[in-house]
Amino acid sequence: MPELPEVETMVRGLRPALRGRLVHRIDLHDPSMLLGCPAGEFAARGSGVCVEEVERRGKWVVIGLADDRGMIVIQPRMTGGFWLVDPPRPEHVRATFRLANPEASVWFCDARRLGRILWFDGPESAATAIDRSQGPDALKVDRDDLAARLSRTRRAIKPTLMDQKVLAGVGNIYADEILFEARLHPSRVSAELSPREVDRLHAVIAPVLLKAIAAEGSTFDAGYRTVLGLEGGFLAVNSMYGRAGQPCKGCGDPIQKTKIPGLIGRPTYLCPRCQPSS
DNA sequence: CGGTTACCCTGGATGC
DNA sequence: TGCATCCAGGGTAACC
Repeated sequence: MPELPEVETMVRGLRPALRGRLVHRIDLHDPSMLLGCPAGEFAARGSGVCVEEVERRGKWVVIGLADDRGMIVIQPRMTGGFWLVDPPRPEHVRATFRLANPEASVWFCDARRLGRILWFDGPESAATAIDRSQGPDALKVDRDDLAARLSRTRRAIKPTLMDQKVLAGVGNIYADEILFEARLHPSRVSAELSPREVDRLHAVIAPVLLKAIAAEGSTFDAGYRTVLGLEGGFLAVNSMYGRAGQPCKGCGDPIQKTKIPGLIGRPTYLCPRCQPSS
């Protein structure tokens, strides 16, 4: 579920709760979600460690441990999330970080169990693995870097924006919002965008994501919540996702829900008038 | 190599 | 009500 704004909101909530704290123990309730460490060693490696930092890389949460004890990378993927308050569905808790002095718990929950918990021995091995699959962060990418990356592929622009190797952080909801703000059709060939269109695209990426962060992300149905269990407010103020049939904010024509080639299964919301395909 | 698809999972909504 | 079907915001391996 979570894209960059949701993970950034998670990290901002987790950081004050975890940074500098002693982890007495990590209980792993679903060993199949753990990679990079034998499940049998996880308890020992995760005991008596101090959390040095909590960061975000794209849609991933990176927890750095002090004294060279390693790095934990958590990929929430579709339905993963952290709770600082009692999770409403205890059966979905997959890992529990038990803190000491004072005692507290941080829960990682994931209904669909698609999330992953990766263990790395040190910052270097973690950085190598992360860099291999994560491009520049969508909040920080500079215009010419983005242009160069788009010029290298003839895929449609929407799947390109959602390719974490190209740009880290954008998923299905924010890709639609970004492409509408840039007035670009999601099926446009990435390498065929004009310099001015790349300017337009680059100019809207960070503002869209920052607006979503300010709203604490996007919540619908039983999905994402903040670490305090609150709903994100972005879908109350967004322009596209979930608004099929509603008037486009640009021209008033009805927003279309459709599928575009290159994105299996996922819906795309667009305004055919404001986002012409050529 | 670039691009596309299948698959991993489960809960909730929808439809008959 | 019960059951089947479809849908979902991600990531990666396998395939062509």
